[in-house]
Parts: sequence; C-alpha cells; structure tokens
Amino acid sequence: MGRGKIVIQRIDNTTSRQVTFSKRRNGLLKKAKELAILCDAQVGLIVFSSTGKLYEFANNSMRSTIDRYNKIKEENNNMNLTSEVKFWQREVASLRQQLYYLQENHRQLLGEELSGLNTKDLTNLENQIEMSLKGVRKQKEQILTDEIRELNQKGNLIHQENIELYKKVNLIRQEYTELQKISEQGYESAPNGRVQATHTISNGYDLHAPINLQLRQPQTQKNGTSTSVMQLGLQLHYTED
Amino acid sequence: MGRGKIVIQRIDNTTSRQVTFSKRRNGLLKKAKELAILCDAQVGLIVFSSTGKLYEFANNSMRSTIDRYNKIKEENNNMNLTSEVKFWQREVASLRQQLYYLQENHRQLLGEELSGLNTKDLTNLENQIEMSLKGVRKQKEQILTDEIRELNQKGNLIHQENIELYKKVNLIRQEYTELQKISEQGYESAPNGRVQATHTISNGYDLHAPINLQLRQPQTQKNGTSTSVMQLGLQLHYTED
DNA sequence: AACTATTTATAAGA
DNA sequence: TTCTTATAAATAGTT
Repeated sequence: MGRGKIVIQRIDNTTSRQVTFSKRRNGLLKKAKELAILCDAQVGLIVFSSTGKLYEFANNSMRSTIDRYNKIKEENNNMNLTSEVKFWQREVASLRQQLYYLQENHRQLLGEELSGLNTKDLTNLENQIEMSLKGVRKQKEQILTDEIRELNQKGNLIHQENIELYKKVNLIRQEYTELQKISEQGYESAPNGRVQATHTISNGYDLHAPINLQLRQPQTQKNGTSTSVMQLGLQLHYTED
Repeated sequence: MGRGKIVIQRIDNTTSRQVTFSKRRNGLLKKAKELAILCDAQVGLIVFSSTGKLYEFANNSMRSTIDRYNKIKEENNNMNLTSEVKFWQREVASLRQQLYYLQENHRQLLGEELSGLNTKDLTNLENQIEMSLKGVRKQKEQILTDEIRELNQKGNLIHQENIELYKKVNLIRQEYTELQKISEQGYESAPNGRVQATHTISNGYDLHAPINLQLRQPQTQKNGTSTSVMQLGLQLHYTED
C-alpha cells in the first residue's frame, strides 16, 4: 500500500527501516486500539524497536492483560515467583504447625489445658515438671553458692587487710606514745611534723580511742539478694529430698 | 477502507462485531508480524476476544518479550507477586521469632539453658514451675477422684446385686430343703423337674455348701490404674501442703 | 466465506 | 521527523 509493492523481509537500509518502523508502528498501535474499541476486545501490544525503545498499547492495563495471559498459559513466566510464593507459604504452614504444638506443650507444662490428658500423661508431665524444678533449683543453688564463696573470699581479704591496718595503727600509737615520753622529758619544741603526718593518716580519728575492728559489710549487689539467700536454705532442703 | 466510512466505537450488532473482530484481528496479527520482520523489532501482541478467546503473536517468545517489558517497567506486574513473596517472608520471620522465644522459654521451663538467668529470674521460674506442678496434680487428683467415685458406685451396685442374689439363693435352698422333707415323708417318686431346674439355675454348684459372698473385683480399665490409685494417696498429700 | 467499492495505510520522495 | 501522494492493502457492507 504505497508507491510500490514490497516483499516482507528485513529492510537493509537503516534509515529506511527506521522510517518504516515509525510509520508501521503507529499504524499497528492505531489498529490495535481500533480493534479493542470496535470489537470490545482486550488487547495488549508490546513493541521494542531494534534500538531497544519500548512502545506499547493496552486498552485495559498491560498488567491485567499479561496476568490474564499468564493465567491461561500454565507454563507461565511467573512460575518462578509463584513457586517461590508457594515455598514461603509452605514454610509458614510448617512454622505455624511447630508453633502450635510447642504452645500446646508449653501450656501443659504451665499446668494449663490439661483436659485432654489421662493419668499416665499427667504422671509423665508431673515427673517432667519435677525434673524442671530440680534443674532450676540446682542452678539457683549453684549461683548462690558461688556468690557466697566469692563474698567469703572478699570478706577474708578485707579481714586480712584490717588486721594489717590494725598492726600499723598499733605501731603508730606506740611511736606516738614514745614521742610523748620524749616530749615530757624536755623536748617541748620537738619537730612535730611526724606527728601531724600521723594525724593525717588517721583521718581525724582519735588515736587514743580503742580501735573498733569491724569487717566491712558486703554490699548487696542487687535488691533482694539477701532474701534469696534466706530462701536458699529452704531450696536446698527441698532439692535434697 | 471499506464500502463506507465507520466511526471508531463499539459495534452494537453482535454478528457484525464478531465478523469485524475476525477480520481486523487477522489484519493486526499480520501487521504485527510484518513490523517485526521488516523493522527487526521485538513484538508481542495479546488479544482476547469479547468471548474470552486468546490470540497472540510474538516473533520472539512471549515470555521473553514480557520479561523484557517487565524489566523496563520498574513498577512491573511482578510487584504483586514480589510483594506477596515479601509478605510471606515477613510472616516466616515473625513466626521464627515467636518460635525462638517460645523455645527458649520452654527450655527454661524444662530446667534447661538457665545460664542467662539471675537468682531473681530463677526464683520466678521456680514459682512458675511450682504453680504448674500444682495445676497438674490438681488435674490428676480430679481425674482419680472421679474414677474412684465411679468405681465405688459400681462396687455398691454390685454389692446390692449380690445381696439380692444371696436372698434368692437362700430362698431356693429353703424350698429345696422343704422338698427333701416332703420327699423323705414318702414321696420317693416326687416330680423332680423343679429340683433339676434349680440345679440348672445353680450352675453346677453344690447348694449345700456355704455361700461365699464376695464382691466382684472392679475390673481395671487401663493398665496401671491401680498403681495410679496407689499414687493418689501421695499426690493428695503433696497437693494439700 | 467471497466480493468489491471504498477507505486506509504506507512506500517513496521531498 | 513530517508531509505529500501514488498506490498497495485492508476492510465495511453486501451477497
């Protein structure tokens, strides 16, 4: 339909080919549109030029047209994605199943929802829970034992420290007493820098007062630790029977 | 391009529309093919008739054409599927998270993997497990109590039954004794059909032997039920403290 | 489905 | 690209 008849084969001349592409492409799009309107058809047309440019027509959305196409073709291109979706769906189903059983088991372990169990099941459950209780108490005992040992070690250390300090203080008091004797024997203007230094070390306490040796109280690390220790006696007794 | 000019709008007449569809569809497919060949283009054409029938042309495969189309359109039609995949992946992640926490909690409830807990946590866990134990024992007690009550009722029923039977047997023995007396008074050829009938009823036991009244043992419904009943005493004691 | 008058598309040229 | 135009091709209406 032009000045001359042409054979349908690739047009070698690039310019000519591009011109023809432009014309025929428009014609094709126009005709596609006309078909869709005239005949109430759903049309999707995708055209890539040889240079990679995209032209398209779709009376409905291209999406829905391709979807409809894919639904008809069962070997469709979304099989990858579809099977991926199915994979994840299976995964979800499996996890939900696991979660369900675990929840059921968990509730039973919490002593809830026991109505489906017979005496044998209940006895097993009871034994299991007793085992759990033993495990927990053992762990608690372990922690508290460790804590006590640690505290004892600290206490001993501090006790030793205090003994050392006591000795030092005694030494200093002795020196002080001797100094006083010397002072009373006529050295009124004795160099008292040493005495003052001693006073500084003694941190303001009266060196003549009796020394009240007392172990530092082990500071409680957390609220209720001492209470826990009180409980320990009971727990240990429980655990041992 | 016909006998008359037409306006591009839906053809009302069904037959006419179908005929036009047929003609123009062929024309469109032909032109699509020609464009692809002449201009070295990649063409994909999808046409659904108003009756739902599919017609298509693609010089390369429709798959690759649609794929190429989807790659260019970043808001591509796989977004649905992709987002669907993402949805299920999120679901899986969430379920795995839940499962993880539940498993951790569960293991702790079983007295395992307690190393991350301090004494307070352990005390809480201990209390929880003790509650569980109480729940389980309560349920067990309930079941066994019900079972015992049921068995007692059955026992009583059977006891009553046996008393009735005992009375009947005594009655029959009395009649038999009287019959013997009558027989000894001269009726040697007494009609002993009644006596034989009595013998049949007595099922071959010697009617003169002392009747050993014994309650039927309640049959154990399941293996170990009696053992469970034995345990019940302990359980009740446990539960009550 | 075939015919054909007519419209439409487009090849070649500008 | 677009316009022009001669001509091929498509097709509306008819049979």
